[in-house]
Order: sequence, then C-alpha cells, then structure tokens
Amino acid sequence: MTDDCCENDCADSSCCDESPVLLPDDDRAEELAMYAWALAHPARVRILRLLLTRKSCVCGEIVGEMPLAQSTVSQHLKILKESGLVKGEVSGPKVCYCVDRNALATMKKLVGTLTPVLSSPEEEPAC
Amino acid sequence: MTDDCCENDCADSSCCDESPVLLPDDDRAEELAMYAWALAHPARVRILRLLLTRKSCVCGEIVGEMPLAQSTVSQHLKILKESGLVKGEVSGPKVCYCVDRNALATMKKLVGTLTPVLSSPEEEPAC
DNA sequence: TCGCTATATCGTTGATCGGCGATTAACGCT
DNA sequence: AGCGTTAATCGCCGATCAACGATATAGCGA
Repeated sequence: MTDDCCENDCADSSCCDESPVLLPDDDRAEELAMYAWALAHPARVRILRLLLTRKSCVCGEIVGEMPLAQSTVSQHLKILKESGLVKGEVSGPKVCYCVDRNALATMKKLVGTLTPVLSSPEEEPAC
Repeated sequence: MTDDCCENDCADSSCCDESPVLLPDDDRAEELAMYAWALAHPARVRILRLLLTRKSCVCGEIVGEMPLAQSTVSQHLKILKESGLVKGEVSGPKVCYCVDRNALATMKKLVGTLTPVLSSPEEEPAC
C-alpha cells in the first residue's frame, strides 16, 4: 500500500523474494542479442526491409537505394550475414542477398519469448 | 539459369528493376532499431527476462542476480529505459522497474513487420 | 588477354559502448 | 540531525562501431 508499483508490495522483501529465478532459456539471451544487434541500426533495418520487399535478392543496388557509400553498405551486409539473418550467394560478378527465412523465424520466436507471465491478463502491473 | 539465387534472374537488370521501392514504413526503421538496440546485449535481454519473470518490478536485486557491478546494471537499465521498454518508478529509496507492455507490444509488432512478401508461401527464394 | 563492372577488404578517424571503482543524490528511519 | 541503504552519475579505460576513401579481388564480355 505504501507504493503503487507492485501489487504485492515490492518495497520490502516480500516481493523481491529469494526465488532463484531460473530463467528458462537464459543461454538464448546471446542468440537473441545477436539478432537484435543486427537490427540495432536503422540502415540495417532498411536493408533488411529492402531485401524483404524484393522477392528475393537485390544484388548491389542497395547502395543506390541508400544514402551510404558502397563500402558502408557492404559492412552492414556483412553484419547481417554474420547474424545469420541474411545469406549471400555469388552469381557471377554480383552477389545475391536474401533473407534467411529460418533465421528470421527463429528471431521472431525468440522475441515472442519475451512475454510477461501473468496469472490474469487483466491485472496490469500498475507501474 | 546462370544463377540459382533468384527465380527471376537477378543477375541482370530484370530482377533489380527500377521500381522506387517505397518502403511502407521506413521511418519506423529507427524506432525498430532503437528497440533492437535495447536488446542487442545479452545482459539487457537477461534483465528484461528477469523483469518479465517477476510479476512486476524487481527493485535492485537484479544486481544480485547478475555477475555485474551495480553501476553496470544501472547503465543497462538506463538504456532499457531510454528505449521505452522498461519504466522505473521510485518507491521509497528503491526503484521499481517493470516492462512497459505497450512498448513491448509495439516492438513485437515492428518485428512482425519484417515479413517476406511472397505470392505463394511454398516458393522458397532458393538462396 | 584486357579491361569493366561489382564486391569485398584495408586502413583511418571520430564516436560510442561496456565495464569498473568511486562519488553523489535521494529517501527512510532512529 | 545524522546514519544507512539504494540508485544514479562521473571519470576512466580498452574495445568496438560506423563511416569513408582507396585499394584489391573476382567474373564476364569484347
């Protein structure tokens, strides 16, 4: 009652109890962080969306679509590739980039993991 | 046929055509990037999961739960707060942290935006 | 073979991150 | 008022990012 943040009075130790808080899939934290890191730059989000808009690969004209130098775009593509979200395939002098659907699905699943555990959906945590 | 990356022969200009590629919500790229940036570090993912596991706020014992110094955890919490995913509420000398459900939903929605536009769900982009 | 085009890589520079210890600020309690 | 607790902030450091220009690499075509 003294605080309106937690319904079970978090200010004293009754809320922040001694439960070990064994996170179910804590090792996946790094996996999710890696995917999130790939999207942690607006340019990479735009590139990914560009690759999604086009049905498949968009070769190198990404550079023409963005206000960045070719080397910079190449760096971003490298990061996207390292995260696994994007795969590149050489086809002649060009390179086809397209989104790895499985990796995208995995990332979405990991993001979906971030769900508040609530007994009833009505009770807002109030803070 | 020369490349197996795109079904519509991306190596020449027929695939990478001149369509302006008006991204529907390109301005949202920065918004998504900001959320992704908040999750781009394993420690922050763990903190967020910690906050989700506990029903609401977890005060400062996050420090005890993680192998990091208090100042470091505070920095991560600051980043999470700046992204909007987490809100902090002062209750006495302690601070209640809990996840902003709306922001979390917004982030999930933005992540859900990243969907390949496909005519039929069967045709894999082959690369 | 010789260029031409398209990517990738290198090297540099400035900015930022992530970590820490130490200090400061805010609050409750005696 | 003074003390203890909690959290935020301040420097400081090494490491990394993001951007660029310049250079190297790889195919294709004439």
